[in-house]
Amino acid sequence: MGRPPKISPDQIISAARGLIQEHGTQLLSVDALATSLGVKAPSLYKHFPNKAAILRAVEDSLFLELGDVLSEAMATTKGDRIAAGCNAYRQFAKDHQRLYPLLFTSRPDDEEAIRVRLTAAQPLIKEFSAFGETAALKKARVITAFVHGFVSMELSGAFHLGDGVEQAFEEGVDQLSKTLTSPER
Amino acid sequence: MGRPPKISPDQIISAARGLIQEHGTQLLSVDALATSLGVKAPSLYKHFPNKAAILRAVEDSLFLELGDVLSEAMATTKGDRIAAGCNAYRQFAKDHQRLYPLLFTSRPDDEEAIRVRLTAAQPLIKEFSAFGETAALKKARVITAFVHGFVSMELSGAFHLGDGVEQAFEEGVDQLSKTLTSPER
DNA sequence: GTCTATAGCTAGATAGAC
DNA sequence: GTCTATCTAGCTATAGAC
Repeated sequence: MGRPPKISPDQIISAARGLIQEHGTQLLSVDALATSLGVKAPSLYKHFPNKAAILRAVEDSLFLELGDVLSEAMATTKGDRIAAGCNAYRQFAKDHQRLYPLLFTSRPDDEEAIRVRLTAAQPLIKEFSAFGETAALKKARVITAFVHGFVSMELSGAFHLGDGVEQAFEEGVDQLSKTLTSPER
Repeated sequence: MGRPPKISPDQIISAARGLIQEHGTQLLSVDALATSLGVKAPSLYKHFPNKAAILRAVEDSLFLELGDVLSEAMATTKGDRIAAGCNAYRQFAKDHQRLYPLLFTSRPDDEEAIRVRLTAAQPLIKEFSAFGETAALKKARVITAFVHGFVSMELSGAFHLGDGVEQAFEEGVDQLSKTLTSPER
């Protein structure tokens, strides 16, 4: 009869997220992760087959949370829902500076990975659904590309001059939101 | 009297670029780099203090090349210079799939790093100079964010559904180029 | 400036007892 | 399911001869 489990997969994912957010993905070792959970490294291999699987689970949990954050923000705003979604996305990225890049490093390699990503994007695609499925996807891609690109540059320090960063974000969101929601030419 | 040098810093950078583009940054080891140049690992330390310095030099060389590509494309086009720059940027990223992410991973940490980045962005900023320095910078940030975000998502496989990716890029570039070049409200 | 040799470290993962 | 112990593998970087 085995011992009662001291840790669960969810606890492992949560602890991994904490360590990555604190020290960066590069510095996450299986040993450090186990120690932070009060357990030895080999124990983790009873819950995940290897380190890659843990990182993958972290990735999925991030996409799920992002989807929730977006749909919540867009559902509750009294103003422009697109802008609300963009602002929430940016805030999510800033709240998860070191975790955020994980969302765009590994290529989705199975059906489940694609499903998770699509679910996260759903609130935005739905916003454009009046234009038809193809156009909605296209519009969602355009606005997502801008917002992701902006926060990606922001987080990596590409906007080194500082001044005017807020205005640039607002202008981009404003103009894209405006042109994307107006009827097709 | 020492032996004649078999390798130069430029050769090291070039070889490093080749290996990264082939196998990815993670798999670039000092030993593999040296071997590909026909020397032993310790020799590289006569040209660069450590591995980080080599990667930094690779990064700088990429920014320089990107700046050249942009200014060349924008200078020679007969159509929309903004669109030409965006297309050239995207092509550059596709031609350097594994190298491109390097441009947005490390934070610029000294004056030279910032200078290199600003130089690469100059062709685009210049395009908006008629609006004044502040507005030009803002507009350049908006269009760069979109293009970077788009290719970043493209390279990471975020557009898994495939169809309509070209149209999404064209639409984004088209609409941003149009609104950014029209007079401020 | 290149070489041989090696230090010194860190990492992911497994075997087998309990 | 957790533990101790260990394996294997890889890496950056340095010392010192030529």
